[in-house]
Amino acid sequence: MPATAPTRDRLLDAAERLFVEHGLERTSLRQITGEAGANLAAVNYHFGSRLALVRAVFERRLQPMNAERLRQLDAAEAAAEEAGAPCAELEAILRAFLRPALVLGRQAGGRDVLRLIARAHSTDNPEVQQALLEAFGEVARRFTRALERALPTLPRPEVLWRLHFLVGGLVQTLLSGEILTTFSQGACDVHDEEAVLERLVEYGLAGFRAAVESAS
Amino acid sequence: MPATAPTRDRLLDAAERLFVEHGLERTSLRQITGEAGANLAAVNYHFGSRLALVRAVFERRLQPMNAERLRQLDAAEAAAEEAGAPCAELEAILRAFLRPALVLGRQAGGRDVLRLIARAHSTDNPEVQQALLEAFGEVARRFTRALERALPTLPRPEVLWRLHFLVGGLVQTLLSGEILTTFSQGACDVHDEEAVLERLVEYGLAGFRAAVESAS
DNA sequence: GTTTGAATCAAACGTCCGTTCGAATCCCTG
DNA sequence: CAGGGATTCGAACGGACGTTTGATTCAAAC
Repeated sequence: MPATAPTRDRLLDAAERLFVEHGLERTSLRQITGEAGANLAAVNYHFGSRLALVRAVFERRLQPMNAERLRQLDAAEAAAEEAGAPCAELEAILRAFLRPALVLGRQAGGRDVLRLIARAHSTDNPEVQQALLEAFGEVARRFTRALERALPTLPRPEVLWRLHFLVGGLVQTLLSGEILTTFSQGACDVHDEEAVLERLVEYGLAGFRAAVESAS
Repeated sequence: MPATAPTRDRLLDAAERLFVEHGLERTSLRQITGEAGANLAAVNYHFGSRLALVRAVFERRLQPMNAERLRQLDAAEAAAEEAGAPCAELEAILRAFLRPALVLGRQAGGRDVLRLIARAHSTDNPEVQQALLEAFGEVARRFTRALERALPTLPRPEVLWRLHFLVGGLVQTLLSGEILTTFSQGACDVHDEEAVLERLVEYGLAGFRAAVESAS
């Protein structure tokens, strides 16, 4: 099947697989085109440059993930309105944010795609950073607003700080989860997405509900 | 002064500065030796290879940071024993873990060194990963044990999960803090280490104290 | 003053990289 | 079947990289 798929798609698949396996910077166009069974020049023909291919690889995965996040947030807000609540529940918001990121791996080719996305979060490549900011801007705005409504007594900067920490826990899991599994001798299984989700929700819920101590 | 310092040290300083500014993989030996005012061959003479230089750059910063973490943990446990408590306080443990990482930047050359360390946390370079595991193994073990004692009712895997999430918040701050500052239009200042520390402690304390819901 | 070992140096080596180009091929349309 | 735009192809380009080498400098030891 992949042998008959359009060259453009085969390039995206091959690039994604190799990026996950070897890292963004240590994957060459020669490896990618080799794996895809395409000519070396194909990348520049179909995408224009190596960077454009990288962006296309991310777009293909980020767009559905963030769309699903917004869809679940919409659903949570609609359910709250129907129940007569003034805004969505905190827990529902956290789940709408976390779950699409954690379960993306199942429907996509391999679950390791998540690691690629997480890695991009912490890239030091300014071009990739810019692309991510564009991809995540709306999600950040929508969820910040929902959290502010759900926690009306929490000042806005505190909401942002805690969302920031939540993302940290998520990214850390997607990124260094193997280390945790190793270190715990298997007691913490990062591949059980449901278990990870419950723990992140639990931890994040408590963190968001914490009272503000300092006034600095 | 730097002009008269030993070549080996000038190489370490230059490499660190450039790694922070341009990233590990996009910094060449020619840039490093150029900045250090040394010959291109100097790196291979003094360190043996580029990778060995990278490891030396990290070692120089990680060793004092982790030593300070253990020292503060020792102090917290000694204080608890003196006060007749069975173990160190949860908050003291969290502070011993977080503070050395956050304030390292002040005493070191530039605070951006922290970003380099955090970046290494999420590297996809297997060689750098291995070096980090060695550097952080003892810290992880010591703090896990202290946390287990402070939270005797929390199962060990849950302790590990929450420490993992805590590290995530820390790394995320060191790494993508600028994005948070930008997004919050200055309301969240990631360069105020004391404020960051208080917020991380607050968030982490609540997370660690959360009750276990699921039994999976 | 000569020897010796460490340190520095210029130069080159071989390799891999992303990109470009013109020719060859394919496939659809007329 | 002929034509033509889209696609693929082999080949080469120029450049950057880490490493190696052999000569050179230099300061301390004898």
